Amino acid sequence: MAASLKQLAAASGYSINTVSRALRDKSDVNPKTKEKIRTLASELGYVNNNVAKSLRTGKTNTIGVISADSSNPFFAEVILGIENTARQFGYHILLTNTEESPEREREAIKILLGKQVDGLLLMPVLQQYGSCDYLKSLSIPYIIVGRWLPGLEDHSVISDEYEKAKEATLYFIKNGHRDIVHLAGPSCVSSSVDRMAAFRDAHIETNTPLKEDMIIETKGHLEDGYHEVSSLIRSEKHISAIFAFNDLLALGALRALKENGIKVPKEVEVIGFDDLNFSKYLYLSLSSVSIPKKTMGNMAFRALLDHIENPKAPYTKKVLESRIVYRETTLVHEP
Amino acid sequence: MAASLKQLAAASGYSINTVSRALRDKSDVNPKTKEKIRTLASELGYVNNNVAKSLRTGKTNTIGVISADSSNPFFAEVILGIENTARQFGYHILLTNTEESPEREREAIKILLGKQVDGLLLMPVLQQYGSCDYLKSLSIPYIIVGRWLPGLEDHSVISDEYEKAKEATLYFIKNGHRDIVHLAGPSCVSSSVDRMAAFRDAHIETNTPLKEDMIIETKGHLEDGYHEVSSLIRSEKHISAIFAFNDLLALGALRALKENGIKVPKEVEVIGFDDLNFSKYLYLSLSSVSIPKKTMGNMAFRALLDHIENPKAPYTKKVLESRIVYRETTLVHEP
DNA sequence: CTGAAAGCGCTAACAA
DNA sequence: TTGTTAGCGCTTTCAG
Repeated sequence: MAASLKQLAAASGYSINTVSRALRDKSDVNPKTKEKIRTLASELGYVNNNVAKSLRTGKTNTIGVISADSSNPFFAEVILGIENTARQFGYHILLTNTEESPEREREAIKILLGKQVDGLLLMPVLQQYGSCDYLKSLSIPYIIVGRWLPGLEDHSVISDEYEKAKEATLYFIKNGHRDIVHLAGPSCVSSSVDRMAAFRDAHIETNTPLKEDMIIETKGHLEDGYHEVSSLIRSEKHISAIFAFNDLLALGALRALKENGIKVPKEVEVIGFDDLNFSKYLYLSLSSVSIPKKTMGNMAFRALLDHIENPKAPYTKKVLESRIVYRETTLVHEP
Repeated sequence: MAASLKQLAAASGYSINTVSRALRDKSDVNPKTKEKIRTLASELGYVNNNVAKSLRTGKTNTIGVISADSSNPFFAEVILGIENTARQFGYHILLTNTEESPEREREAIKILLGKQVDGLLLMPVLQQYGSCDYLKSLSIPYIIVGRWLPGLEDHSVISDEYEKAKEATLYFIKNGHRDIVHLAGPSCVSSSVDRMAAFRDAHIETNTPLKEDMIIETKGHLEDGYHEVSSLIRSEKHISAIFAFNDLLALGALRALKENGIKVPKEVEVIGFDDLNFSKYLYLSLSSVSIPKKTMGNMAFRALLDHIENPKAPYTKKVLESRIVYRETTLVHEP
C-alpha cells in the first residue's frame, strides 16, 4: 500500500518529476507517457500524499470550524452548509467544539493553526480580555458565522436578528401582552445580546413597562426552557407570552406549559428563534424567526474562500435576511 | 508570523535540533536552555508546523469521520461523542458527509487517505459490489459506527437494535395491535435492515399476520413520516400502532395523526427509535428505543485508537445496550 | 548536553 | 518532453 511517486518512478522508468507532472495532468508531458503512468498508478493504488504536498505548497485545502456544540441543531445545520460547500470547492473541514469556553476556543485556534488550515470559520464567544486582538493577529483569513465580535464586525456573516427579534416582541406588545418572558441565551454570545437588546428596545420604544425578572438568562438548552418556565409557573408569576432565544428553549417551555395545563396560544403565545427543521412538525407547530442556516454556512465558506484566494481583499459584513414564521403557537398565523 | 524552528534557532543561537528537543521537553536538554528557548518561542509566537511534523513522523493525529448527514440529530450526537473523546486524546476529526451515496463514500475514503488520516470512523451504506473489499484493502484502521457491513461485523461498534426493535414490536402485538405500521429507513442502511427484520420476526414468532403494505420504506426524514402517515390516513387504511425507524419519522407521524384528529396513544400508539434529546420534551413525550449515542461515539473512537496504537490487534464487535423508554405515546408508560 | 546530517513525499525552478 | 536539484519544517539517528 501507499505507493509513492518514487516507487511509481522506479516502476515506470520515468523520473519522479515526470510522474508527478503526469499525474497532475500538466500540459508538457507526452500524452502517451501520461497514459502509461496513469494506469500504473491505479494498478499500484497510488494515493497522493497530501501532507507532503501541503508542506511543499503551503496549502492544506482544509479549514478549521470552531463551534460551541455541533450537536445543537442550529450549529449542525450551519456546519452542514459549510461542509457541503467546502467539499464542492475541494476543501475539507476540521471540526472542533468549545462548549462556549473561551479557553477552549483559544486552544482550538492554536491547534488548527498548527495544522496549517487555510482559514478559520468560527462561532466565537464574546470575551473580556483581548480575544479580538488574538484574532486580529492571525495571519490566515477567518470568518465569524452567525455572531459578531466587537471591532471585527466586518468578518461576520450573520442574519438580521436584532430587527426580527424586535419585530417578534412588537408583535406581542401590539397584541396586548404586558407579561412577556424572554428566555435569553448565554450573555457571552452575541446573538443573545442582540436578541435581548431588541426585546428591551421594543418595550422602551412603545413605552411598555418591562419587569427585569421577566428576562431569564439560560444556556440555551432544551432543559433550561423546561425548567425555567416550570419554576416560573410554580412561582405563580403571570406570563402571557414567551419570546425564546431559540427553538430548543421554546420547545422546553411548551412542554412545561402543557404539563401545567396552560393553553397555547390562547393563554400564552410563544415565539422561538432559528426555525429548526422539526419546529413546524411539532404538535403545536412553533412560530419562530427563521434563519437560513445552510445558506449562512454556504455564504460563510464562500466568503472565507474569497479571502483565502485573495488575502488582500477587505472584509465586509454580510447580512442575511431572516423572517418570522407565524405558526400555531401564536394567535395570528398562516393557515 | 509563523516562526519556524530555523528562526528560533537563529534567534537563540542554538541549533534547530536543540530547539526542537527543548520545545518537546526532551530530558537531554539543559533546563536553563529549555527555559530560554521556551520564552523566546512564545515571544515570537512560534507554532509547531504539524504538516511538517506529520510528514516526518507518519502520524497526523487526525481521523476521518464519514457520516451520511451530520445535521441529522442522531449522527450529530454520535459525532459529538467522537469529537469530544478524540480531542481528549489529542486527535482531531476531518468530517465528511455522503448523503448515503456509495460513490461519495468511496470518494471520501480516498480523499481522507490522501490526507493521511490515522484512522477512519464510518457509518457506511450497504453496497452491492465490493465496497467491503475496498475497505478490507485499507492499510489504516477503521471502525464502523452504529452500522454493520457483511463480512466486517468485527469492525462495528453498534447497539443491540434487533433485540430492542423486536421487543418494541412485541409490545404492540401483546397489546392486541394487528395493524402496526412500520415506517422503515432506507434499505441501504444496516439499521433499517435489522429493525425491519425484527419487526417481521416478531410477527412471525407470534403467528401474527403481517400485511406487506404496512411496511413503508422511507429515507428516514421528518417529512417522510409526516407524508407517509398522512397518505396512509387518506387511504383510510386502519392503523393502530406505528413503529418508526427513528424519532424524526415518529415526530412527523405524530403531527400527521394530530392533524387528522387521531388520538395518541388511545387510538394509535407510537414508538420511535434513537431517543433524541427533544423526544422527551415533545407535547406528547415520545416512547423510543434509547441508543447511547455519545457513548457510541466515544467507544468507537477508543476502539479506533486501540487499533491505531496497536495495528495488529484483532477487531472485535462491540455491542452497546439500548433500552426502550415508554413515554406518553404508548398506553403503558412510566409516570 | 548539543550539533550536524539525513530524509519524510512532494512540487517548482531550471537544465538538458 | 524529460530529468536534476533544491527545499518546505520537522524529527531522528549518530557524533561529539
